[in-house]
Amino acid sequence: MKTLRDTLISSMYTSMYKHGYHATNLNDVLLQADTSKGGMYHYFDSKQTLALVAIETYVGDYIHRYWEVPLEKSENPLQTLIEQVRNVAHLKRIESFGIDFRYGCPLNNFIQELSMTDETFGGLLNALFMRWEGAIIQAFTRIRKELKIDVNIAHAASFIIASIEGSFTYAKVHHGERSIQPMMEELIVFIHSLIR
Amino acid sequence: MKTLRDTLISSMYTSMYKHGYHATNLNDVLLQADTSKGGMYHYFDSKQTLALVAIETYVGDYIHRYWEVPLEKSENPLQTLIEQVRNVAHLKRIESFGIDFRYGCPLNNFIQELSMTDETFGGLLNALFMRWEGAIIQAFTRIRKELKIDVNIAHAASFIIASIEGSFTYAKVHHGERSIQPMMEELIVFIHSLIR
DNA sequence: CGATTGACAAACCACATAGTTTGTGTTAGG
DNA sequence: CCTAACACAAACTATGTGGTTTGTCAATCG
Repeated sequence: MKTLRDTLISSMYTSMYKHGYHATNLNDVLLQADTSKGGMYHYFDSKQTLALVAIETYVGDYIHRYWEVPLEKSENPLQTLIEQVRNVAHLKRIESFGIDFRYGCPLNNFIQELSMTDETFGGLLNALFMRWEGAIIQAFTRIRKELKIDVNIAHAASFIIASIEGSFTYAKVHHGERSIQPMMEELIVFIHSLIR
Repeated sequence: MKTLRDTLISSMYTSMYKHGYHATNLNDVLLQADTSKGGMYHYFDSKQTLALVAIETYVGDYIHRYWEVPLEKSENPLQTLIEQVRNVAHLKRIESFGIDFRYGCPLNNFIQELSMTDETFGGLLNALFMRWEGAIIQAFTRIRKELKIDVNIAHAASFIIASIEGSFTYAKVHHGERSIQPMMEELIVFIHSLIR
């Protein structure tokens, strides 16, 4: 059963994702959650706290379920990595995260808006980002022997993540009219070039 | 001589770049430009108009000077492209654009915040983005014969731009503590892989 | 030399919005 | 059954902020 607390988190996440944190009107969030100021301030002590919980819940869950778990459990990390990269291009299907290419990647959006402005947000976003990066680094480490000798795992991992994030920006500026699939395929070409 | 109009544009650009459009306090901009409301509304009819002019002026100028002109004039577009990509990692030096890796790429920031929210901003940003992309596509077209047959120029160009933008995001989330240079080198590896 | 216009300054205003306070019905515990 | 804590609703408030209006001083023009 979905509690009011969950509904508030969900509404805040959706609004933040689409309009950004500053442009998010708290009253709209409350309206969408079919509650009032009192309802919200009963569970959270500020708009910011609610936003922090929303980010951690949704983005954290995504990283966990779509990167950390699959890569850790996989017997063939390279293939899983490529699968997940390809999956990114089909994120439309993942209803639970409400991804819409027109609005970009949630993590990317939040970083852009809040990373430098607010220390609390910055810390959380940095931590989430490093978890994602860490999952890829770990996957590469496990298949170290299959990689070319001069491959720098950390640099490769950061480049992969940067490319994914950048592709979302690309889709966003084109209002979702252009798919990110071709770019993900280019990225897969890059990943293949790392193998002996 | 720098007119008040120029000073206003400059102040608005700097503030928007660092804090975003919504978080930019008009009064702060006026304070930094050492003028008042009257001064600004004498030259611009709204905060948005000033912001649009600021974006077009600074970002447009950057794209023109660092991508369009060098690539068009170059006798060796591939080498110039690589040079410019490498240049991105050293943008600190370009004082006139005030690039600071902690704050990310201006174009990227503006796209993230405004592309979907506001149609006027979206149109301008899309146009600027496509000019940048167009410059790279044109460069590749000129050296079509040197590229592998199965290279899709448009996809390659979009991937290059996406990677650059994503790298800025990467630097931003790390508060500028990590350079984007390694990622640019990875990107150059990718570009080299396009050649026969 | 008077009048008009341009280039601003400074005070003012309307409004949106995050946060507070007070109120109310419902449930749980003694 | 009575009371107290909980889970909210709804009205209120303080304030930041974009935008307007009025005022002023200097240059220009007839």
